Amino acid sequence: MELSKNYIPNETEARWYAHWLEKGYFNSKPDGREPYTVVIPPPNVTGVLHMGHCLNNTIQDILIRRARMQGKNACWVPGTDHASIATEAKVVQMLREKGITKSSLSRDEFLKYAWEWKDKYGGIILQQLKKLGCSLDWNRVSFTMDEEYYRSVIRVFIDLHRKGWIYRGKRMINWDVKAKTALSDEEVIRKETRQQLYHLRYQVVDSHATTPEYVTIATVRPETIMGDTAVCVHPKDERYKHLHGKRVLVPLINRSIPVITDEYVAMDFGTGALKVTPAHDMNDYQLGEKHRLEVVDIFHEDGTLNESAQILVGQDRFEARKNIIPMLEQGGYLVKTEEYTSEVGYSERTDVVVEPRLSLQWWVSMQKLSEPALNAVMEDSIRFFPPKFRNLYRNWMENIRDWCISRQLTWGHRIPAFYAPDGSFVVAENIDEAFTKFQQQGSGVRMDEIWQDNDVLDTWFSSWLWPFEVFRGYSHPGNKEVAYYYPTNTLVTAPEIIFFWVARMIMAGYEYMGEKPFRNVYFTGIVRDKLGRKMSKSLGNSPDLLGLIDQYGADAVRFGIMIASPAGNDILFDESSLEQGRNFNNKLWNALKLVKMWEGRQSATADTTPDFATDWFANRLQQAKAEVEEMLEQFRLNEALKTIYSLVWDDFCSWYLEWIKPGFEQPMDTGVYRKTIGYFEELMQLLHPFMPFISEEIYHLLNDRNDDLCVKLTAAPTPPSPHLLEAGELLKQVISALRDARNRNQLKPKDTIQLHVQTANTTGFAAIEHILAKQVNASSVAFTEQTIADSIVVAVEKDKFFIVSEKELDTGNLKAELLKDLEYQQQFLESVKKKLSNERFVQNAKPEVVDLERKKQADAEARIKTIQESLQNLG
RNA sequence: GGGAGCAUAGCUCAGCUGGUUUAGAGCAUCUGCCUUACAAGCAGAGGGUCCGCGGUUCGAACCCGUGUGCUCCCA
Repeated sequence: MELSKNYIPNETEARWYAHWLEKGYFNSKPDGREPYTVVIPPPNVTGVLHMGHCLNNTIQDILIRRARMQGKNACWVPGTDHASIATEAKVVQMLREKGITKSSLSRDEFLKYAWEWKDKYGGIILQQLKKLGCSLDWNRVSFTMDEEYYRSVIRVFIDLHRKGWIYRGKRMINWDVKAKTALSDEEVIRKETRQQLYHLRYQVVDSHATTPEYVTIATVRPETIMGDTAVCVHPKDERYKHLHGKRVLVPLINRSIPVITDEYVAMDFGTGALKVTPAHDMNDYQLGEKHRLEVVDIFHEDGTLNESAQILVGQDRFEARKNIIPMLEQGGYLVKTEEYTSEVGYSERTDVVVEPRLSLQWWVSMQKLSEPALNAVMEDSIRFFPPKFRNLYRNWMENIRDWCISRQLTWGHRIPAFYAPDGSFVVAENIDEAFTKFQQQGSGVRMDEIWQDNDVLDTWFSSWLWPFEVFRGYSHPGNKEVAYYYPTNTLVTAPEIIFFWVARMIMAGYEYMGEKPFRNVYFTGIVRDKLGRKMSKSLGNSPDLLGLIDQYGADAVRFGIMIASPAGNDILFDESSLEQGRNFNNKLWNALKLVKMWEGRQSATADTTPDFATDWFANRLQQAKAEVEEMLEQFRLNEALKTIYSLVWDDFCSWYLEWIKPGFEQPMDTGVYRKTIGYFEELMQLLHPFMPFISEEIYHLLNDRNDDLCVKLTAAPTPPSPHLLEAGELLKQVISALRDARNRNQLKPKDTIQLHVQTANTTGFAAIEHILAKQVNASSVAFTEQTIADSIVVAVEKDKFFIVSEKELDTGNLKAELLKDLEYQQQFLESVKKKLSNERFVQNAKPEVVDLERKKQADAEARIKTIQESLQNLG
């Protein structure tokens, strides 16, 4: 069979993924084996695959594939969340394109469109994960608005309300006065806006003063002064110290408000005095809470002024701003006006200026829920990787705030609260139950008067149930599946949602399952572009992932993203790492070609004398396997991949294959050949979780077989022989040193040399003589007990090598090199001697450490001697 | 304002329990090679004030304090 010049991934990848699916390798059912469970962090149903998903899902796939190859029952559950904000925005946009406004639709009509949209476009991302090679159990796709899941979310709400942990309370929200809806922070677009900063003076209330005194504040929103309930100054501001405890009058309406002090005020901004309008500014609201200020709301929901404003009632906020200025001017309150540019929030949907507004919202009290969740992480019952996130988690959990769970949207789980015309409400699963509850309370409300809350729940209020509800753990408590798969093993996610999601899943897990949702949490980094900017749609710096997979192959993409990705550190993504992945594919492919070339050139019988190269590689492989194993246990995935990469590229390709390569047109020893195939297989097995496609392909090309690498069980590594490993390292070192010497002396690769070896270990060198000769292009290798004249001398540890060549040697250059080395060695010896002459070191340090230093000394002394001899030899 | 983290080669980062570290890898750079698997390659090389200062220790890139710079999260 002819193998192509380079590896061509596309066809191979599609073929193997289809094969794995057909064999049902990814499907899991509870059985007698140990489970290994991962639930996917449900991607947003509107999402398309981006670099973050790529990293996150590659990691999960590595863990799952490894577990599968370890003989565990690996189960990776796919799914999506309904993403109320993002999806609703998409649906509204789609309707707009059809000329339909959301407000013209009933709730049910809108939801019908939303479901249509979801069925058509939702979950594209799941298909894309197949391209990446993700071994998800496709029989288990879940969605946070599946019928049963939906009901569970509602029941959890009811349960928490019954426990008294859900309540209604006021909160400042972003209000769109045109759409008459609340906006999430993500839907608010901040724009630099030119404004006027008005300096207004408020008269100080002081019955004793002969002339009126004023305090001047600066504001860009003069139309809100009627909502002012305090003026705030910095406690240390000397200019205003005399005003502490006094009151001032709001211009035009003459309401008396207190002067308060708070360090929040920036003394150097404006006049250093701040008007406080708790109903209409986020910061002022907090200040108001802190100082228990009155809240005066002066706006209707459409942004016009209401009766509380007393003046300009019925005017729009911007109209009022225009109109209040002459009034202030006339009254002598306007001190000056200056140009001012600052960021103002605009609605993403309607482009009107967002109005901060107080609104009644639903909240979850976090006190009781957070306690076991904090302990679980602090006591390492749930382990974080990297552990540095424990601090962050603790800090947040210890200062936890209540969770606002209502969203002024339609797409999502509708809040199960039912209201009577008198404003009273009950929480119930449906209207019939609600009616019954009203009756039980003795309310005379009629069924047709009851209405359900129009808002939906925060998407996280459904996804916090994810780790158990994908197994119906809440809807069917104690069922066989949840009993088997829960708690799950590892959650892989981004640190940015540690509070939104991770913490809350832990809370829900303990509250509803009485058990943690997962044992380990692996935090990935944030994928940034080369310049360190977060990848985002608006910046357009997120590469087209499917395009990259087409171009480089999924294995190369997986490699590229993993090799650059230490746990919990952000990664700066650069396409050059994909090139590295693609090159690695090619390296593997070419090694395969070389090995396949030998297939037909095998010797009739196998040579039974021990072969150094095969013995060494067998041991090197076991050593690396153990290292990889340990790194994976510690979630150091990128280091594990680096280890495999260098094992394949350096040890296998650059050293081993070169060592066993027969001479031109020579036969290949059949025993060596078979061992080599075996090693190659093991390498592919080790690599498989990281690069599943090419490893499976090569596994099948190495030999005809009926099994698949994907589900082949990995044997545990056996302890390697330290002696052989050392001998291998020595050989590499000698070859490199001799090649370096050749290079430095301008010997061309084709120029042959005669090599003389001076060593105490002649038997050791006899075993590797043929390798050595081949690797340094020596026509002969001889042992010697004397120094060889007119040669290049190379010392490696205690052995000396003399290179004799036909070419004229540049002795001046050689001498300079030797002198440089001599100086270095002498300095090194000095530092070691100094250490050893320090009595306290010899007394306090561990004996091994002291021995080590003694060995360093001996080696350095031997080397110095060799160098001095070499110098003499050069004359 | 509160919290967390980071600072090591030109770039991106490893360096785990302080002692095989006079500090490693990949990329980039330089030199020599189209050597029959691979130029998307091979063989080599150069490159460092481990952010500054102080301390602990026989010994510090690593621990402690402090300063500087940067990043993120919460408000």
